[in-house]
Amino acid sequence: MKKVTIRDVAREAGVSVTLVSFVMNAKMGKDGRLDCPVNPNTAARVLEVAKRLGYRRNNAAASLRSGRSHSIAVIVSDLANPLFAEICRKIENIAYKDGYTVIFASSEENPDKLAHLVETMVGYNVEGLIVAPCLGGEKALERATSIGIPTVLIDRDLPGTDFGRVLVDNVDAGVIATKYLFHQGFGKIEMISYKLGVTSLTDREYGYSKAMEDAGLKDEIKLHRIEYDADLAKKGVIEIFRDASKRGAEAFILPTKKLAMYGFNALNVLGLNFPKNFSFVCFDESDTYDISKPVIPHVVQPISEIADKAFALMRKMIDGTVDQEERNVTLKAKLILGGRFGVDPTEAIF
Amino acid sequence: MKKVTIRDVAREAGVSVTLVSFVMNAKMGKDGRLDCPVNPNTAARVLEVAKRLGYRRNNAAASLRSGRSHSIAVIVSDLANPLFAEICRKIENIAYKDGYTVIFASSEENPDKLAHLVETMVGYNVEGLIVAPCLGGEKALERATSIGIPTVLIDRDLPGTDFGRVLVDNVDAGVIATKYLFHQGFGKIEMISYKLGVTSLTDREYGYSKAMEDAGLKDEIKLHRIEYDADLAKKGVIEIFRDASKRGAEAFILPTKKLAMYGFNALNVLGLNFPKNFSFVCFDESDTYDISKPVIPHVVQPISEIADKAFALMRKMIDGTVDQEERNVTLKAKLILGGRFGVDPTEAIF
DNA sequence: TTGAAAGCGATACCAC
DNA sequence: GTGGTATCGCTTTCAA
Repeated sequence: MKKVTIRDVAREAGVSVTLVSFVMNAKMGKDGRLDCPVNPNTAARVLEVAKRLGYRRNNAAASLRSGRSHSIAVIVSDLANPLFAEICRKIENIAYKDGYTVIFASSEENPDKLAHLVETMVGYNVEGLIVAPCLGGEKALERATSIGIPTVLIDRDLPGTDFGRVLVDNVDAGVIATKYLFHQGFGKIEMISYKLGVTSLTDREYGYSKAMEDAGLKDEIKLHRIEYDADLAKKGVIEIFRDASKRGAEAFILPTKKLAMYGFNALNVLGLNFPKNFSFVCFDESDTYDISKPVIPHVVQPISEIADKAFALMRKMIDGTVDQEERNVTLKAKLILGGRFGVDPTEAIF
Repeated sequence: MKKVTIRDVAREAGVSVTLVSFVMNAKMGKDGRLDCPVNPNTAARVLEVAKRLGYRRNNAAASLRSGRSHSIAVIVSDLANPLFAEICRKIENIAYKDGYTVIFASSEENPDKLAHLVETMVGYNVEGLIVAPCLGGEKALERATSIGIPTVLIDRDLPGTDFGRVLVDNVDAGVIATKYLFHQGFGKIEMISYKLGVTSLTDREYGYSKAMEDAGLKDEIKLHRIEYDADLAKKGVIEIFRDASKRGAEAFILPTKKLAMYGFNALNVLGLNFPKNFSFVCFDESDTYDISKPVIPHVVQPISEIADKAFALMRKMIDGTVDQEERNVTLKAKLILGGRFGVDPTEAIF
């Protein structure tokens, strides 16, 4: 309950507060000795006293004086989205090892909430920001930049901005999904997407359209854009599937996990069956993909790599040691054919 | 880039820093006026200047001086576990509205990491802790308590400790699952659990055993405990299922989502089928449960309520306005029979 | 209503 | 190697 300060330690150890500060901040050198300009014996005594008294650094004070907080913020649209949850966990892990504390938050696809969150994070003196931005988030984030807080975009791009980015080539992801269906012999391929307008989706849409066009199937392109709201989306997919057989649709690309679930639901509701009535290529990861028979082909993002590169880039930006070209990282998505369970996953056939 | 301090605002507005501090900390009264001992005109002027200059409070300084941080920490075993991700998101949301910042972290079922995390959080002056503890986490958490940081346990209990708790009645959950299978006419019911030893699981195990015993099926109790490691667990379930038909097993209780997935995988690998070969009652939520035909009965926890009550309890503990009896909240799990998709969920039949 | 001044606990700078 | 001391930006008495 009592607070032990650096002064208490100094008094008890018979040294100055300066020395205590030095010792408490010294990193372990590789020789097992502290690398700081302090007599090893003195250092040992300070360490011993600090431990005995139960000294703990007051980060608020350190942060106030030094201007550094050793914390970063990660803002995604929804912490409970498994994709983001996974990324967050990875980032937290990496950051932790690097001595950084991470503050997470969800913007809920709301630019106003994003702006508010950025203000909060700025108030917390975070040293960097990793953000999966919602539509219209430019302004909120530029505020952070203007204050000198480096920002790295993940998952979605904000075109025309100068943030760091670690993105997945979603155009390519759309192409891969479409081409796989070509390989399966399908031509009447449709895609169901949201009206959301985030680049992760619009790029997948573009990849689909492009692949169709390149295959001479421009007239077969059918891109449905439904509402993001869960209930409306669910109904929307049912509507789309209802008449799909009539118009000869053979396969659907469902570019998010949720859309895939709405797809399976629609099958159930309409008494249809995968793969008898329609074939699918889905996105992200889901137990359902793996457990289905046959296993559902799906395009996944390199989650670990996203987390790694995003944190590394942000660190470099904080340290100011980043080249312009390093600021734009693009990773490739992969088509997964085998399930995670039972059989070993087979990677993309391209 | 420049930092605007309370002093700059004071100078520019021609008032003292005290007044600026008052104004910046004033809450809006219900009459739309700021409730602070400041002349409304002065306040308005200060507000205007603060906005014009782009003033932002330095939390480190405020926290150092006031001793309050307006932040809390949530530590779960795995941020990417959907159950925890959902809880975290809810807590973050509630806390945010209440002016609290949340720091999340994963203990990875490791008491040493938990201890380290607690130290970190203490260093950040968090005002409270919400923790889903791993086995052996008592000591780490008692450290927080000894420093005066209120701690609330969720999901798992640490028996014999004096923390606040918001738990689910997992014994009851185990009973419900078992009884439902009785209703279906099954008696040869087995359960597959982990060797982990966390109370959420051991309580479910006890509920199962108790229900079996009460039904006069004591001799039919078959409780398998497998390794937590994913590969070993996967193989373990396959082994258990392999000979299950021979020994007449009719149904399995799979008390976590992951165990359920291993179950479905084992069915696939062995060429078995739900519900032809075995019936299941699973736990938590999964798209797979809803999309399966028939829909898989599963026991869910009241996630929103857990988040609500945990935060509320922690707040009360921070404020010191909590009765002893309020410190132990127990919520009920529910059996879900209908799927989330298509059909409306039917609640427990008990 | 308003303001002066005393810290909160660390770090950074400069002397020794 | 070591120590004195001036801050960092804010909240908080206490007086006026």
